[in-house]
Amino acid sequence: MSAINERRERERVHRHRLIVTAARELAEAEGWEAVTTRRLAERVEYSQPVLYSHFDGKDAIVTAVAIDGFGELAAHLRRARLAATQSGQPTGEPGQPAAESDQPAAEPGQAAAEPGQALRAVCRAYLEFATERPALYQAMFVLPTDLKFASAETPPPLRAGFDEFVNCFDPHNERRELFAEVIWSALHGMAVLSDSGRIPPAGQEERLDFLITQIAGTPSGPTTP
Amino acid sequence: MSAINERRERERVHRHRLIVTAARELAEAEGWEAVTTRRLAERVEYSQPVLYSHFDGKDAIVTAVAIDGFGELAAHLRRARLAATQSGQPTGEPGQPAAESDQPAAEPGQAAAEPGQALRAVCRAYLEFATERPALYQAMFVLPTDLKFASAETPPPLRAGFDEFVNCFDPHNERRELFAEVIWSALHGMAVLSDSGRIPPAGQEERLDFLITQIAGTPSGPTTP
DNA sequence: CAGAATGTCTAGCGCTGCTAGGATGTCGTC
DNA sequence: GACGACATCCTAGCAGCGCTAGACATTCTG
Repeated sequence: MSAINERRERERVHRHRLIVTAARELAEAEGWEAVTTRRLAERVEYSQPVLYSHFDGKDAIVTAVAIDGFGELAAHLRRARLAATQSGQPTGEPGQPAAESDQPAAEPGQAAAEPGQALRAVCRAYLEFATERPALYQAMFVLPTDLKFASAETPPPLRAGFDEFVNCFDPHNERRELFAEVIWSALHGMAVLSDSGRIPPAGQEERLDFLITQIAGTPSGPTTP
Repeated sequence: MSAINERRERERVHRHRLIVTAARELAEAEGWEAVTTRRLAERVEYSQPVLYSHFDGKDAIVTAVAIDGFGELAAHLRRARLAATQSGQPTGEPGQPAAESDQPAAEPGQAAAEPGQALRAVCRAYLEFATERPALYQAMFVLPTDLKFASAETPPPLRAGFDEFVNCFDPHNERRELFAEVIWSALHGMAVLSDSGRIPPAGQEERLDFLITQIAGTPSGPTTP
């Protein structure tokens, strides 16, 4: 009643992970339309119905991949923001992240070394995330989902990711949630239009630069109350 | 060899339109996942294979719907921009459009009555279009397509719609194409995230206002060279 | 060791996009 | 007016999809 069942439970959890990562890999390699229950089952070396003993259906598998993604995105953005606020370096990839904290949205909005610098770093990190893992990004933000976004049942990692944008603005700024929504929308638009070839992927850096300049540089920029 | 064949050709064209509008109506009523070749065939009162004598496949039907949409969007944006540049009224719907010209991108960038007013009108019209015809909008900008966007084979109505954004900026502004891309991306992000419930649809107006203020109000706004 | 319970698989349902092949009707020509 | 040629359209069916019922095997319980 105990040791054996524990082993079984462990194996079950392991297989659960196996399914999720297999789905993700398959999607990343060949796109979500190639992710069928049959191919997925073959890949994890079980029969089809096993999938349904772990998930309510294919959509639930996609959702599980998406939730993984939310956690990774939040961590990615957080690293970028902290690196930008601590050192003064304006650009790109932090070498080793200083903190990898689990509690999502701590130390809100400590003033950036230079106005808009944190925002720029977070935005860049967001686009980087979207372009480097297009299928994962699609699962999170494009494919139809029944995940609640701006509500009480919002998964914490999702809220945490959003808060990374919010925290780029002055905590006294009452409209910073609104700002974050607009920034996020713009980044999402750029990411998805570029991914589907609707705007030239080449200009992404320039577009980002313009966006940040406009948002950060003026009347109600990140550090203005 | 003539009159009868002409009639046949007319009927064929008519049926072509019938299929496209049926697909669009069905999608608008029940979403694109409800648009199957069988249901579509039933709706136009022909058998399934007839669809394939008009289109290369289901994707081609969606594309046809999208192309219709591009034309309508361009006209919609154009009306909004002209109404805003001629009268000085800042808000909403023009009563009767003055011109419905076919040549897409005429009279570029005549100065707005007030800086950013044309831009605001066009942006508002864009979001209006997207929210009132969500399925059509999806066909145009969300569903996978093999339409060429920023290239030589870009369908003229599509280019025309984009130019409505470009023309909101000063013609001497070398970066106005870039600005238009960013504006468009932001609007697209807002439209699609709101439609899929990922940001609250209620705040759309406020977000738009913030976006316009930031883009139009500063360093490289619409009327600045 | 018998019986219950659990886990997994085979087989199949109704649906999808798409197509081959035969039936039907219309055409130009004798 | 009859006839072969042609175009048009439909019935029937294929392979693949998400998903599930029921048989089978294995393992645990008394």
